Order: sequence, then structure tokens, then C-alpha cells
Amino acid sequence: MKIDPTSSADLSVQIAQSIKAAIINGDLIVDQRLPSESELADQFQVSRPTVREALKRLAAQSLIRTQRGATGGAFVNRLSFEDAYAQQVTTSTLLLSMNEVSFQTACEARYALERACAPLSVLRRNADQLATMRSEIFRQGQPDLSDEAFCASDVTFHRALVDAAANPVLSYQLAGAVEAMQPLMNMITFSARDRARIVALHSQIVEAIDQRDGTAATDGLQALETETLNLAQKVFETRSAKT
Amino acid sequence: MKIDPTSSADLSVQIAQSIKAAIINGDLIVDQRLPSESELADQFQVSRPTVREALKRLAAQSLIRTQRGATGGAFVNRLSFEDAYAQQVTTSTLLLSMNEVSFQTACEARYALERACAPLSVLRRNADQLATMRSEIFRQGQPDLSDEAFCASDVTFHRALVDAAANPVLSYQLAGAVEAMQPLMNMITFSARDRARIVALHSQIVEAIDQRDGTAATDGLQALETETLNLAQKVFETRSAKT
DNA sequence: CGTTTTTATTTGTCTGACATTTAAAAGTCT
DNA sequence: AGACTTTTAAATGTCAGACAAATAAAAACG
Repeated sequence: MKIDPTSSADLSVQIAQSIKAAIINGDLIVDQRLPSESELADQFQVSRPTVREALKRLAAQSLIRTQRGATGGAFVNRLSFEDAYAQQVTTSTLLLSMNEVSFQTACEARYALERACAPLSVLRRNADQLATMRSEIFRQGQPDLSDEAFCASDVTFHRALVDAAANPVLSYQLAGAVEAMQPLMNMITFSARDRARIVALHSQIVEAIDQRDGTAATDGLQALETETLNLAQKVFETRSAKT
Repeated sequence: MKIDPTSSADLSVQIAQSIKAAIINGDLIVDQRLPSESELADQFQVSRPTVREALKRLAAQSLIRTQRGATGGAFVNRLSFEDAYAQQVTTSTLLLSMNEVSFQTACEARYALERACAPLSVLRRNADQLATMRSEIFRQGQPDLSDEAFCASDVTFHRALVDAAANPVLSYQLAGAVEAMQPLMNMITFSARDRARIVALHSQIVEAIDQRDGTAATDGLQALETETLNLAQKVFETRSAKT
């Protein structure tokens, strides 16, 4: 682990990169303790605050965790699926909100990915996931549900659909795509008739998955994408007509 | 933006969370300048090093960028697709390497996602992307190519396939799935016959995309998944037989 | 008016110190 | 001897103040 003092980059950045490379490269393995901050400061020939800033950078990426006390220190962190989910969701959300990604583009990506899950979900779904989907459908049918709660329920429904594929890598990849859409969906107001159509499609999808009918599930998702796009277009037309 | 001094969490973590929430919430917009470190230290009633550690955490997530000098400071950063790609790739890579994800699971997720792209790629592919895929196929046919270079070319091929869908959100989501597989693929040694089969499937896929035949493209990807799994199984059997 | 120099501001880094947490070691009582 | 309590040492967390370096605006100068 070396750094280049002649480089223009900040020292703390270089140190963070150096340690990160060691982790990715396998020189530092999970749960291994890094040298103490003072020792790292000596090794890299910098002061302790500089080392600390580097460690904070790594901690922000869940690459290390720190522990205080006598046997404390910085440890290489096992990146859990939960950590990765969370990162994925915030990154995706910011990406969409900051880059003027059209609703259409985001929607297309999301449903393309979900359709990729469907054949696996059909094969592997368990009773829990079917029950979750059905109970969310029931909730979505309640007339006094707010639009926001409706969207939240929608997210839960689709997460169950994705988790039914029983592939944690897929679930991780899709967490962002599904949850990042929520702020965009929240801009839509759903009429009772809109909701009824969506609930009907949800029912169709869950029955297809129950019956292990992959084609019907995919078709249902396709119809849901079309429906969602139509709804969004209606909203945007109304909005532009007002201005 | 407030923090809770009675909380057990570290101050720098709380400050980072507070600023992060302000960005996600829209209170701080892209390119807006944050108060200087000294001002933030006053506002949060902490010392400057503590503020700095908080800012480094945010910088590590590409949420802010810093600039030195008279008009410098910390600015809310527009999270670019490039930044997000890079984060996605390293997160996915670490996730796979640290969690004993089976080759099968990773492979299944990757090809499921790629098949989701195929129908869109068929519709939107341009000449550049077809040319890239064909030139990578040519390279993969060179007998003196190392296994590592073969895998790298494979990644380039598949990225072109994904980019052909012309959906940046999809490309971002898939960057991780495709590139994170590379270290796993690198464990495989490809015989000349293995390579020939893969190249043949790649050719089939690119022709299908050229001909706008979505079904053939999907079938080709399915066959490639099967082929890849067979190869991996062969490697693992050989390896366990040796021990 | 254009160029150069100065200056003020801000981040980057250093030094040294103290506070807090934590587990192990030492001590004490039964 | 064993269980409980106290002490201690090591590590991170935080603070204060200082200087270095970069940078753009302001001032000085030709």
C-alpha cells in the first residue's frame, strides 16, 4: 500500500484508494483489522486526521466499519446485501431526480427488468410471497387509501414479485429500479377507475404466478407498463395544459 | 438541518446524514454551494475536523464535490451516470466476492437482465454498436488471445449489447451485473472448442439483433447462459476432483 | 486598458491534546 | 479458588489552533 506524494490528488483520496484496492484485490480480507490510525499515519507518512478522512470515505461506502475501545479499530466489512440494497436505492433515486430522466425511460427500464424476473418468480414463488402480493392487492382496493400509500403498497407488491425469483443478486439489482420510481409515481394522482385497472392487472399477475404461467405474468407486466405510461402521459398533458 | 447531541451516533455521521437528507429532499439543489466548513462547524456546534469528516463521507458517495480557493467550497454534485456506473460496478463486484454467491446465481441474474434488454436492443441498435460487437467477435476468434483478454472482450461485447437498448437507466443497472461477473469468469480456462462455441453464439446474437429478430436474440442469450453454466460446472468438477 | 501583484477566502494538512469507549488485566471479597 | 469489582491501556471520537496551498477577486502598475 503506497501513495504518490507528487500526485496532485488529495492525500486522503489516495490513501482511501490504496486501501480500497487492497480490499478489492484480496490483500485485506473480510473482518481483518486494519492498522490503527496512528500506525497508518506512520505508514503513509501523513497525520492522523488525514488518515481519518480516508477511513471515513471508506466507511461511507460500507467497505470498513470502525469500533471504539481497546480491541477496536477499523475492520474490513462484509458488504451485506442489505447495505448494497440501501446504496442502490439512494443512488438510483438521486440519479433519476438529478438527471432529468424521462418517466418513460425509467418506466421502461423498470418493467423490462421485472419481466426478466417473471419466469423465475413463476418457478420459485412461495406461499409467503403470494400472500404478500394478495394482501397488498386488497389494500390497494380500499377506497380511502391515499395516493402515497397506494404507491407504497405498489412498491411492496413489486418487491415481493422480484423476491419471488429467489435470486438475491436479481433482488439487489432491482431494488433500485423499483424503489427509485416511487417519487416519480407519487406525482401521479390515481382516480378510482385508474386504481381499479391497476388492481385488476395486479390480480392477473399474481394469479399467473400462482398458476405458474410465465407468459401470462409477462403479459400482465407488459399491460401494466402500458397502463402506467398512459397514466403518466395524462398527468403531464394536464399539467402542460395548465401552464 | 439539525443534529441530536444526545444521540449515540457519531457526530460526523449525523451531520453527513443531515446534509444528505437535505440533498435528497431537495432543500439543496445541484451545484448549490454549501456553507464553508467553518460556518458549518458553527451551525452544527462542532469543530471543523468533524465537519470535514462528514463532508468526506458525502464526497465518497459523489454527493458533493469540493473546490479549493477563494470561491471554493463544497457543492452539491450532479450524480452523473458515469459516477453511478462506477459505484455500481465496485459494489456489485464486492457483493459477489464477499458473499459466496454461487456462480449459478450470478450467472442467472446476469442473463435474465440481458434478456430483458434484448427486445429493446433489437429495436434501437445502431451501426456503431453492431460494429463493436462484430469486432469483439473477431478478436475472440484470435487463437493467441489470453483467457483474461477473452473475458474482457466478452464484457465489451455484452456492454455494447446492453447499450444498444438506448436506455441509460438500463445500462446503469446492468453495468454491475455484467462487469461484476468478470472476476468469476476469469477463473475459467477456455479451450479452443469452448471459445468456438461462444463465438458462434455471439455471432448468432449479433445477427439476430441486426435482423431485428428479438426471439432469436433471446434464444441466443439463453443458449449462452446454458453454455456458460456448463463450462463453469466443468471447471468446478475438475477442481473438486483434484482435492 | 491590459498586465501584474496583492489580498482575502477556502480547503488541505499538521500538531497536540483531551474525551469516550471498550476489553483485558489487576485487585478484592466471599 | 471463584466471582465480582476496579483499574488500566489502547483505540477511536472530538476539539483547538495553526500553517500551507490554491484560487479568484481586487488593487496596483505600466
